[in-house]
Amino acid sequence: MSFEQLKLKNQLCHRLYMASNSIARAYREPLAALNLTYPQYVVMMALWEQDKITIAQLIDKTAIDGGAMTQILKKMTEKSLLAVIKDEHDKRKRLIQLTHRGQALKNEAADIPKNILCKFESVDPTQAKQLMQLLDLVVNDLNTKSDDELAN
Amino acid sequence: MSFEQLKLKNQLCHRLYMASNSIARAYREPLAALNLTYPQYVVMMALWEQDKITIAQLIDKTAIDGGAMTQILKKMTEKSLLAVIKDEHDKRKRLIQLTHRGQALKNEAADIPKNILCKFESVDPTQAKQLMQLLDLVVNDLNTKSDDELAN
DNA sequence: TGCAAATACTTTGCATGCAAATTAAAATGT
DNA sequence: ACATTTTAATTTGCATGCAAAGTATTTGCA
Repeated sequence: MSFEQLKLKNQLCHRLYMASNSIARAYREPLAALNLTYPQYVVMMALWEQDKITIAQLIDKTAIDGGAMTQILKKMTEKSLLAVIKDEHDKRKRLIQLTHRGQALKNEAADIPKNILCKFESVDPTQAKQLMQLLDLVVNDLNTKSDDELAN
Repeated sequence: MSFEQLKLKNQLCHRLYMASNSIARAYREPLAALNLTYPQYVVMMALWEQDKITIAQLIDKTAIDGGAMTQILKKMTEKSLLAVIKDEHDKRKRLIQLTHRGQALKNEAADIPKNILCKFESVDPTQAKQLMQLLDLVVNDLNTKSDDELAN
């Protein structure tokens, strides 16, 4: 009973676990300089792309958990990076809008991606692109409900 | 100022974040049947491969944080999956040993990898292997201290 | 021999990720 | 119109990930 399928070296999931933690850890220092955590940085990137969107849209773009998002937005509000505005047309919704400070932070963050990328000595741009495509396949397969699930 | 480098679709890190969360979520149901969380499952896999190792070795194999490991081992001890034994030769160290119950759980876990893999409709075995190799490169690059860091 | 430095863990405080329950408001069906 | 259902967020409880501080031992060295 070798149970090859249970060995750690064969687990795609464990690779993802380690890689995700490693890269998030790599962002820690540069983001600390901006007083941001990684999920908060993701929220900022989403808003720099498109401002004044609903929380649901923000969750959709960032894939951050809804429960966590409430807390994250609360902290970012306290840091005056953004404001939570009630939608007058649909009182269930809240719009998120960057403050001037939040907008300005974009310039300070501009060099972060470059500083992370330079840590990849063994991964060339082609491989990085390939990696992103493969990860997209994984995410799509895992998030696409199967037919029988949709039937419920 | 398009700031292409700050767009979410160009972030390898965000892909990893989503992929890692997605796959961990996929494990949740099957692991709940064994009353295990994903990190606890990783610990079990490590111990099924090699039993009676120190906590430091376990941390090395699993890449789980030391602080978290203490808590995880405590919960797994309460579930009678393993025992923490003091090393008589070096009283700083603790050896982790599976109980009969912990060993037996291996049989119940044997089908989990297969059940996860079948969710990947778009990723063939070749791509999966390629993905794991690329992830290994990422982890190695990020965890390998640069020369000037080692100089300190 | 004896003490500073290195090890191996544990503890603490903070920030999520996630499921489940809850609240408020809008959309639907009859 | 009115009750039911659905949608949008928030809240709650549990399990980490991580940095930093603390504790107990063992090593190294003068």
